[in-house]
Amino acid sequence: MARKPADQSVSKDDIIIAAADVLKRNGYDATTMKDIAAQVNLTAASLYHHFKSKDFLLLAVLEIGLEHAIQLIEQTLHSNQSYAEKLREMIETHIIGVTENTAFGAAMVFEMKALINARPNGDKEDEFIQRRDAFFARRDYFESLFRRSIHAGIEAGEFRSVDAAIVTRAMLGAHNWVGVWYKDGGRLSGEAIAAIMADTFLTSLKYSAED
Amino acid sequence: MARKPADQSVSKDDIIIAAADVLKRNGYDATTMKDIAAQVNLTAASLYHHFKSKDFLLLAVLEIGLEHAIQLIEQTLHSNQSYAEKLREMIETHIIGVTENTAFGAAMVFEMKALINARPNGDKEDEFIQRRDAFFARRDYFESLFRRSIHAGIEAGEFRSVDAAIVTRAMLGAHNWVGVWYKDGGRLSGEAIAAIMADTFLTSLKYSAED
DNA sequence: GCTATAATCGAACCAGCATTTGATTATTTT
DNA sequence: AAAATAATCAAATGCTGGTTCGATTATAGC
Repeated sequence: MARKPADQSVSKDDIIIAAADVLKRNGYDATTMKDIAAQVNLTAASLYHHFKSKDFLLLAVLEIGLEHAIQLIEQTLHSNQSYAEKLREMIETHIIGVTENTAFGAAMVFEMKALINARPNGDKEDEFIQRRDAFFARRDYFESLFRRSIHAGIEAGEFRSVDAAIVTRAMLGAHNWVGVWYKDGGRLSGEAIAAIMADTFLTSLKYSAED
Repeated sequence: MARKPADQSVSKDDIIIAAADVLKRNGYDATTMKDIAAQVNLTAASLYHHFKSKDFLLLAVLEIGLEHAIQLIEQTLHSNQSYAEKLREMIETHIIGVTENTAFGAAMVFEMKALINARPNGDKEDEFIQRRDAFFARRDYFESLFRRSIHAGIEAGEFRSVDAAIVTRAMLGAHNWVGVWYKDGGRLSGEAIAAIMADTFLTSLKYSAED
């Protein structure tokens, strides 16, 4: 080891956070390595000491964002509340997470295509594809947390019988979209938005008079 | 006029449709003018006879997609049904539209950033900005159709009192997202998906036992 | 103090791609 | 058939931006 990873030195995570930020503003292709580097007072060349390529950097951004979201949601699973209350907490947690970090939230929506399209050359290719597939698997897992939660609620008789897969995707679409339009300092706080949306979906899932 | 716009000649609309298709597969930046041209058996240079620049072509794609969607929705407004049934029709129409033309649907989600980021140079700048702003205005108008519909339903006492703006965005987020994950030949048809999602939101809006 | 190595930079490389230019071919109008 | 113009292309231009290379500087371990 050499050169302390403190002081003048920038950590991998610093770069990832900076990248997410620039990415949010400009999108993947419009973001240059120079832009990202400037954000942490480095030159573009220096970034290659930390990441194999721009693609790998994007992947790292998405991985961190997703793992953070997964971690938040997994925490809510341990509570002892009803399925309805648990789902409400999941939805609110997710949306608040998106509004608190729109950089990662927006990346999750917009940069997906860039990830799919990335074609690393030569030797790095294998590792990249492997990690990308792993990322998609995690993404599916994330979705499954919500789907299973709905399923469980149906089984337990708390929710009416719906197509859990579709309702899940409707929910996640709504959540992701928040990252696109949400602006800090708007009419409603992230918490307020989260509460309204959670209410929207829970009201839909609970048994109503008409049934 | 010269050179018939039939036969060997390609129409502006042909190019737009081709562009939407390539765009959907690759995303704006990864799509080259050559790619689009190839799709209609032209060279990249030829495209400049029909469009001032790549940015203008993207704009044309988005405009067409949006106007189509608006037109579909506006048709449903004239019906004489209850607000609930009207909204159901709007939702289903929109989602089916997205699934029937995922190219435009996905563009509406993914290429928005490219549009915002576009910086045309010199003379074309003014016209571009103007048209782009007009596009955003139309986009707001599209959103307002749903929002007003919800409002009207609340006023009429058909829907419970919700924050129409937020619920609208939840809905549109869900709809847009369909364009991202929907695959032809999947478990459910576009109609089926549309019905489930419409049901999800309408159930949420109608008065339920708990209230 | 050496030595290995981490972290960084400046400069160069090079490929891809939007766009321009100038010519060519087809089609319509008169 | 001549003139005007629409539609097209091949080739050249020029720039942007990812990536590589070699050198330099700082730090940790011995």
